[in-house]
Amino acid sequence: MSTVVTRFAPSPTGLLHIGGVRTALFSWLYARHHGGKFILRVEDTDRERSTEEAVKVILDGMAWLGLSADEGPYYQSRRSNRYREVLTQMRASGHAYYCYCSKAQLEELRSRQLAAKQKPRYDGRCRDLKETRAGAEPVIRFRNPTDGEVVVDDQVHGRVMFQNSELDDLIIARSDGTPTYNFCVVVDDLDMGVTHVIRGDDHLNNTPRQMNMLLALGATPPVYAHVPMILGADGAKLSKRHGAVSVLQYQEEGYLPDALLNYLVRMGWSHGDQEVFSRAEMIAAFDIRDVNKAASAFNADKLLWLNQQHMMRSPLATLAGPLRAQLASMGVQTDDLGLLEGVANAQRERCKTLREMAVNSLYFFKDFGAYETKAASKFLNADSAPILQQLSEGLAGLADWDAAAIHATIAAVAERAGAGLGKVAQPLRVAMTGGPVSPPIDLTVSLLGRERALARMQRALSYTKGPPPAGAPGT
RNA sequence: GCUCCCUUCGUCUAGAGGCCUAGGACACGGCCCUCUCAAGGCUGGAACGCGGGUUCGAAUCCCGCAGGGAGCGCCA
Repeated sequence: MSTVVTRFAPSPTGLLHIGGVRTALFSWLYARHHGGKFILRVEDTDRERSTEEAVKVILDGMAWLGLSADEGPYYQSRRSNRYREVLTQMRASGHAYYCYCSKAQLEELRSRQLAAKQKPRYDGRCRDLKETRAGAEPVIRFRNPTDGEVVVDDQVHGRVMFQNSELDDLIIARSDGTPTYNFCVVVDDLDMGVTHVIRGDDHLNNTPRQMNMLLALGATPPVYAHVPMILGADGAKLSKRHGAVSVLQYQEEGYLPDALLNYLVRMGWSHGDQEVFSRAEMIAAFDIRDVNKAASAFNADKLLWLNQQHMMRSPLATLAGPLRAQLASMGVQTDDLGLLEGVANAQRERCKTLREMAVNSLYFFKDFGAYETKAASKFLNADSAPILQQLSEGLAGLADWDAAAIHATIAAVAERAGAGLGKVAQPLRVAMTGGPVSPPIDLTVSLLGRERALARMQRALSYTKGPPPAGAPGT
């Protein structure tokens, strides 16, 4: 049985964004589904444009998402010797040759072709040069077949044919001797035993050239799958101006990695009517052959919805850590895991992100400032004072501080006042949280803990007796 | 300009000739539930780019057109 080997090969010239992540995800899923191997390879042959920061985002991003590699990361910048070796071999076998054309000459050729409305391409004038020129610094070109055709049996596009006559002899090594992208990819995929190349469909046009080189090296080309790209929310190509942000920004904004992955896998792929997938479900159901051909636009609302769906389904333990981190970024430190999980449990179906959860849960972790003006005037006034008083007494006398007991107290007060639960819950809610919105009030009170809840009752009670002078600090 | 790719609701998609009065999801509107906010349930509006074929029958097959994208670099 042949083992599947896939790879993700980003170039660290820009920050890893969701487009790259989706490609990585498909490769990873395919390998996992088939029990194969997933390789991470950093294509940093362009030393000018590659940055340390971009490499770090790739590594950190993949780690955060849990897209674990079985091999790598490999760095092309450390494989120069191997490339040189293959270059020599290809020249010896006649599959590659020195080209002495200057950039100026090439530019002249190019503009002449463009003027004649022809496809710009190298005309092969150095193809059959007999001798090497001393002192010159030639590039090395691949001797592409001049006739026949190349058939790409693409897993998502089907059979795509290219005429060799449309291809020219591409440069595989610069005049300084360094190898170029298309060549490195070929050598790497060959050396690393990659069986399935899953990449963006902007590479479909490169594929016949790469296959020809592989053939020249006596290798069997891998299976190719060119996946469509992801567009910005406005339907335009994803770019810095159109929402192309580092994948790590989603972590900062409070998204769960599984939710992001779930969102991304559904772009260009589906499994019946299922929308929410766990990692295991994705792995079990994914097949690269089910991937669509058309590009898809990013939709932030759906990501938000999915994030909430995942928060609602996650074990509380996986929510506590990120929630604590969000709180910390707001200056609230806590190590109370029990409280964090309790709050996450109470809030997860009313928040779209962990950041939103943190923002809406601050009153659980520290005292709030002033009451919200509107809520206070509506619910903390002379009318509600008697109710708050009874609530205060009832709660203070509770033997067990749990939601059920608290609920009973609230119900009893409402009953005695001949009022609906709402008449009691809202004043209590404002007293506890400073505002009119929170999880179920009994749960909220129990989470706050006896001491804190009772103190806030007192604060509310004194507030109803007369608001403090304007500008007075709240507690 | 040349080559290659793509085209179902606003968005993500189902759809492999009759199961389509084109299904689901997000978003939006209405209703229900309800201590607030949510979550949840029900419900409404909303799409096969255009034109020719093939066929008893086409969103599905063929051809053309239009629109969009990619490649054509000593970038990756």
